[in-house]
Order: sequence, then C-alpha cells, then structure tokens
Amino acid sequence: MRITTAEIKHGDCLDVLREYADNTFDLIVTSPPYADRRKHTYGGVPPEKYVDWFLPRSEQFLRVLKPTGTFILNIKEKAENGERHTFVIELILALRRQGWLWTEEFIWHKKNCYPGKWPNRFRDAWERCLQFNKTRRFKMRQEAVMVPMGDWKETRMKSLGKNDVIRFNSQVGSGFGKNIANWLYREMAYPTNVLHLATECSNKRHSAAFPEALPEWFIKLFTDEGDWVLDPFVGSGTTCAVALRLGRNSVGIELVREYVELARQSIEPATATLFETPTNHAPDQR
Amino acid sequence: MRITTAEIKHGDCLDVLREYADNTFDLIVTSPPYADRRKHTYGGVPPEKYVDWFLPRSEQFLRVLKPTGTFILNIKEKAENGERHTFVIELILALRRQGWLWTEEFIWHKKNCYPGKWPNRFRDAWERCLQFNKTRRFKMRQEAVMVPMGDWKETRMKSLGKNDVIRFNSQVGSGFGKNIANWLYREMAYPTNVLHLATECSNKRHSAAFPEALPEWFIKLFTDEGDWVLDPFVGSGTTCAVALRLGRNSVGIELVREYVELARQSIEPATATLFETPTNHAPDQR
DNA sequence: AGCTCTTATGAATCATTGA
DNA sequence: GTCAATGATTCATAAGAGC
Repeated sequence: MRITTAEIKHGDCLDVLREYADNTFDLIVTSPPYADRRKHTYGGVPPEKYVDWFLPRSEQFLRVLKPTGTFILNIKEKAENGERHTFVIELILALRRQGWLWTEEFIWHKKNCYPGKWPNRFRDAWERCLQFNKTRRFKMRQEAVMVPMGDWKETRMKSLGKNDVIRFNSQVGSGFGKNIANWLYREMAYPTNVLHLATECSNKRHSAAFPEALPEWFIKLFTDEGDWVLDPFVGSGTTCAVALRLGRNSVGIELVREYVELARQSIEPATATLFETPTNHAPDQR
Repeated sequence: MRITTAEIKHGDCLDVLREYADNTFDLIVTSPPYADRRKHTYGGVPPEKYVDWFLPRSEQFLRVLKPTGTFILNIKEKAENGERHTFVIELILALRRQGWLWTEEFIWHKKNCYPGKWPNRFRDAWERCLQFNKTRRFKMRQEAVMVPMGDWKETRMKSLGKNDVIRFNSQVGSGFGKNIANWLYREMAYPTNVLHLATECSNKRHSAAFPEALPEWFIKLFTDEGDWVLDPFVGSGTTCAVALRLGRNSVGIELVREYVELARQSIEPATATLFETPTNHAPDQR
C-alpha cells in the first residue's frame, strides 16, 4: 500500500519552488504560457522578453530536478506578420548556457489542428516537446510506452474485446495480464520521437491546455510509480490528475487563482485514495 | 511548345552561382551535407563551423532568388554524445540576420524510418524543412498540393450545426449561401505543415538522397510550369529529375565528381524532351 | 450494449477597422 | 503613425444524443 499525493500550489513557480529541496523531482513536464503581445491574456510576456522571463524559473527547475530526472518543455512559437518568432530557439540556446543538456526534440503532431486558410501559410499542425536533462544518464522506461505494430489494433485487439484490454492495462504483470504481455511484447514496437495525438475538444468546462495523453506519455516514459512529478505551470491541472491516476506523486503550481481552483477540483475526488501496489510488480518490467 | 532544361554543374555552389544573375530562381530546395566531425565523409564541415561555412553560400542564394521566390532547407541536427547539436537553430538566427525571413518550419515525418534501439533515445522519425523568403509576398500555389478530404464534407453538409448557423448569422448579407457554395463541390482539403512521406529505401549509391516526393511537394507548391528551380547541393540529382518531370527548369550544383555523373545520368533520358504546353493553360490559374 | 449521427470547438492567422 | 480589437476563413475529433 502506498499513498500518492497531488498538490496544487498557488503562486509564481519562481517563488514557490524555493520551498523545495534540491534534487526533489524525477520529472518536470509543463506547457508554459506562450509568449503573447497582448497584455490582457494569460501570461502576457512579450516574445522579446520571454527568455529573460523564463531563465530565473528554469534555474529553479534545474535545482529541484534529480540528476537522473528529465525536463519536458512543450512550447511552440507562433507566426505573426508572416514570420515565425525566434524566441523558442533562442530559449534552447539560453537553457544550454544555463547548464541544461538539450537531449531530444519530440514532435507532437496535432491531428486535429485548428482550421483556417491564409494566402501563404498552411495550418500549423505540430508543436515542440523539448527534452532537457542534467546528465546523460537519465532514467528512461522505453517499454512503458511501446505501441502496437502494424495492423495489430485492427486484427488482434478486435478479438480481445474491450474488457480484456482494460484488464490488461490495469494489471500488467499479474495473472491474465502477464500472459497477454508475453505475446503482446512481440507484437509491440518502440515508438519514434513523433507523437500523434489529437487535441481534446470535449465539452468539459475547463478545456485542457494539452491533452491528457501528452503528459501521460512522458510520465510513463520517464518515471516509475511513486516518483515525483512537477508541473510549474499546471493550468487546469491536467498533469497532476494524470500523475495521480498513474500512481505518481505530483506538485502543480499555478499563478492564476481561478485555474488553481479548477486544478484542485480535478484532483479532489481521488486525492486521498490509497493505491494498491501489486506485490509481484516490478517497476522495470513495465 | 516549350523546352524544359535541367543542368548539373560541377563545383562548389559558392563559385558556380556567381555566374548567375540576380533574381534568377523561383525556388531553391536543397538538402545540404550535414555537419559531421568525420572528415572523410561528404561535406566534412564540423558542427562548430557549419554556420560560417553556410553563410557565404546562402548569401548567393539570397542574390539569385527572385523576390517572390522561396528557399526550402531540409536539414536536421544529429545527436552526438547524447545531446542535440545547436548549429541548425543557430543557422536560423544567422540567416535572419543575413536578411532572410523565417516564414515557416515544415515537419517531414518519415513514416518508415530506419529501425534501431538505443538505451535513452527513440528512433528519429522527422526532419526540419525550413522555409525562408526574401519578402512576405511570395508565390504559393496551395491548390497544387491539396489532399483528399476526410468525411468532413459529407458530415458537414448533412446538417449544419447550431454553431455554424450562429457564425453565419453574424455575417452580413448573403454570406450564408456563399459559404455553402464553397463547400458543395469540394473533395479536397488543404494540407498542414506536417508532411507524411516515406523514405525511399531502395536507393542508389548516394546515401543522403531524399525521396522524390519531398522536392516534388515543394516544387508544386512554390513554382509554376516553366519556372526555375535550383538545388545547390543536388547530390544524386533527385531535385532536377523531379523538376524536369514536372516541367520546371532546373539547375543542380554538386561538388563531388562521382555524384555529378550520377545526377547527369538521372536526367539524361529526358534532357532534350519537348514538353507540350496546353494552349489554354494560364500559369496563374493553377 | 453497441452502433450511427449530431454538435461543439480548439495555445490559429491575417486583413481590416477603430482608437 | 502605432497599437489594439474585430471579422473571415476552416477541419478533425470526441462527447453526447438517438436508435
């Protein structure tokens, strides 16, 4: 038995993180407020000042991240007046100077991107998920995010039935799930660094900044159960809700009061839930 | 009747391009030799010196490109010693200082990329196709690269959603009918800035060749028939072969002698072919 | 329960109008 | 003149309703 905690803090992550000790978190995954020229919008940091605004905060991220930890930054520059902003690539260079290793750039392909037509531009259907690390020996659980090969989904999954799949997902490593896993892994392949996810366009009150599948993928890939996850710009709480569901401890920080309330609601029903850990489950088999 | 030419020049594009007048080409599309520390490989420019090596050449590109023209740079930094090189993003910043507009970054998603497994890295399944322009008013033929639409039209036309009605009501006058007419006969949709192309594995002796579909897409998008296409690092001649097939004039430049021979062979069979131009064809209608 | 059909909307961009 | 608000354009997805 293990208690998994999820906590939403109100404030600027620059200040809030000072309360946390060095080397606390295994994963920092976040989608910060994008640079925007308009002052009334959330964030309101103009592109020219974005790097200067970000660096003091990423300095704290660097401090509280474990040496084996990973920092995933979901960010995308916008096109304005016909040209792409450069603040994101300038941020990459600045973060390296700050001591981060730029280890990977994942591409999130948004299958259902925003529509629109312009005379000299197509719809923007991708975002960067930049990976930074403190050391080259970071924790990575590649088996946790394997994907079905070829037409596996159409052929075998259909014959399995929905309940079987749910059972498999919830109890890999024991009994029924283990048997499936034996032949399943032969049918699975490692993914690439291109993620195909749709944005969530549901009728929920709080529209998620990014879909649950995005933090879920990185949490599975870079943490074990019981590890600590941080989202310093947690917004409506997606990251913490997913971390909680996956049995990871999490801290979310949010500046805007009303988002704090939303985020707390999203994790409320399960905050005190006890998660049972299968006795025969080894994290590195996942 | 019109004669389409394709010519392969031997030499360094820095020197060869001096023979060409200002504002000659409508499109420059190329996949330059990647930075590489090993000297025996093609290119052999170390990453630290890549920008300095590239800038004099891109200065020539800027000169010979028409004001309405486009420069597509297919390039991807490689991971070395566990970290991504920054020379590509530094090159973007340097090209902007040189006078280029960084108008777009297309993502080429390589659907069947080379298999492999590393302890802390997934397969690299994408490359950057950076778009640069001299002005914001560049030529773009979006209709030439439209893709078959999903079932959007059918579902949309079956019944208009309440939201559509609201949006139409907000318009003045006969906007409603006009928009419906736009949808009625449409079977194709505009693509996004993510290209899904398979790599051609059945390839020749030139290792860095990109698939024909890649230059083809950009040639269709940014040129009309009879326009001029340049590939300053033409390698085995893919760009020129495609340009010829599409009825565009092209110049390819290659430093390595044996690749020059390969490239010339690839366009040989059709070099002198006469392309018949339909008499009722107007370039601006495409 | 398991389908099909309906409906809303999403980190969008550009041109135009208004302050 | 600079800067901010408004209008026009467009399509893939999943929740929810209906059968």
